[in-house]
Amino acid sequence: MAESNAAALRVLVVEDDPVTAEAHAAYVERVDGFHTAGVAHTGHEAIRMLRDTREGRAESFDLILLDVNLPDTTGIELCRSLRAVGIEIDVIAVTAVRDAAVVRSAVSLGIVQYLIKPFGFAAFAEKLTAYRDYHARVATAVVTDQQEVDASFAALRTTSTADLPKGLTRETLDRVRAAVRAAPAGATSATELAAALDLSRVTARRYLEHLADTGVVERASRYGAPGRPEVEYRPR
Amino acid sequence: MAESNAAALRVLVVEDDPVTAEAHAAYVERVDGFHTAGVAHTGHEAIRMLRDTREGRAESFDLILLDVNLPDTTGIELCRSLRAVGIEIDVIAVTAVRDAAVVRSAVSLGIVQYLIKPFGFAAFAEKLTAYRDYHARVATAVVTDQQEVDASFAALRTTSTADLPKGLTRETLDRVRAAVRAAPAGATSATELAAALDLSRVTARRYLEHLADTGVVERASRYGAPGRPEVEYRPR
DNA sequence: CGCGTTGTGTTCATACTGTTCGCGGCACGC
DNA sequence: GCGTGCCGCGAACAGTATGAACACAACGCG
Repeated sequence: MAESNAAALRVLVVEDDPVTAEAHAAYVERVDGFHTAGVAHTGHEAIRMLRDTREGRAESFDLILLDVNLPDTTGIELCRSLRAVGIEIDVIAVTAVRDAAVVRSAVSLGIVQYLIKPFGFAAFAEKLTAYRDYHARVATAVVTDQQEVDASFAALRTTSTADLPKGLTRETLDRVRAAVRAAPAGATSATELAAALDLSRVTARRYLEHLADTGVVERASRYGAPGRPEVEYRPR
Repeated sequence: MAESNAAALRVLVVEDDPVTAEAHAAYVERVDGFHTAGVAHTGHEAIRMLRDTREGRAESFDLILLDVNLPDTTGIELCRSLRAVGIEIDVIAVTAVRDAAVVRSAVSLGIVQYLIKPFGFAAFAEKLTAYRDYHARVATAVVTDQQEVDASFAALRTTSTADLPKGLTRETLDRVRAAVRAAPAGATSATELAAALDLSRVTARRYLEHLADTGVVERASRYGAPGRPEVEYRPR
């Protein structure tokens, strides 16, 4: 794909852990239309690379894949510094932090996507392709009307295309996940979940089993009562 | 509406033309959950008000309705100044400029919506309510997972209901919307809607699906009977 | 050690979903 | 007036998410 590489978007990976950085860089290469153009392991290094870029001393970047937790600063702080000096490069935030306040800050600093670690390649590719669509739109359009702007914004909206195994729906899966997380005792059996969600036990079991397979919940047994022991599912 | 005003989002209108500023302020008041908390006519004035706010000398704001063309600066420049000093207030850009580069800049500076002048109240209200949905989500959620984040972003990035994809008619869409809103149980399935409007199920589904994509209605599943569950659409 | 009891794991009928493709009507060009 | 192309709509067809029914497995108890 020489031609798609020629127009490929250049990505700067910013991530302190070398192994993770390498993994992210490899992920980037796997997504069509993207190319890892640099890796930085600290905030300072990232800033320096971007400054060099600006002054024509180095290749430039289209997008930063930015870890929020860095040894010398935070991604949020780094992003603020960039904006302050007028660098308008787009940013995808990558973080293990599950804090709504960080999300708010990130949005206000103009990050285009927000990825929560750990993530698989599917989730990663989804965010990048969404960004590519957005980029293509604003790059080509010279004059814009409200519809064009709306369409560009909509391109950044990801529709959670994470493919489910046959027989499962996203709708139901969401409900099941929510119910498991909100379980009073911290653990739920298939029978209990069925009652709570007004589903059949068979269906409840199907989804719980899927969540167990994908590592979202843990399986355990609950003894004590007469009869066969119950299998309980507990989030982790 | 005392109670809704108490929780209403406080908006700062920044617009040089006094007549337009007044019009925007009035628009804000008309949208449920919003309140015009201040008006500034220049960039300096806006900055001063926000600084006063920060130092506790004045009421604070949740959102700026920011005109891009100001007598003493541009909205983009103003926004950059805010970010530089760490003010994370959300911004809706309002402009007559139809330039993709400005849109890009605006996005990178974290503007949450982008409105092109001239606009009617419907377009205006759509953007504000979308922001309100986003705000409600990130304000309440303490812990977030990827899906929660995606949903929040999706709220900000709704496509306009005005533009129709190929295969849909304005007239039919209006009929469908009206029917969904007037649903007796509050929720309608594609089959029910088809019967009510004397359309085929296929067509009913096409329109409902469009409304779901644009965030006008919500999708849910209706279980209970044996057989595949029904998908029901519910206005929100 | 058999037996009741309780929940598990599976199979299969079922009704709704999602998609494909052809029809019919409308507007435009010749 | 008459093709001709386009486009929104619906009949028909697989596909599939669910629950009823059923056979079995694990435990307590006599």
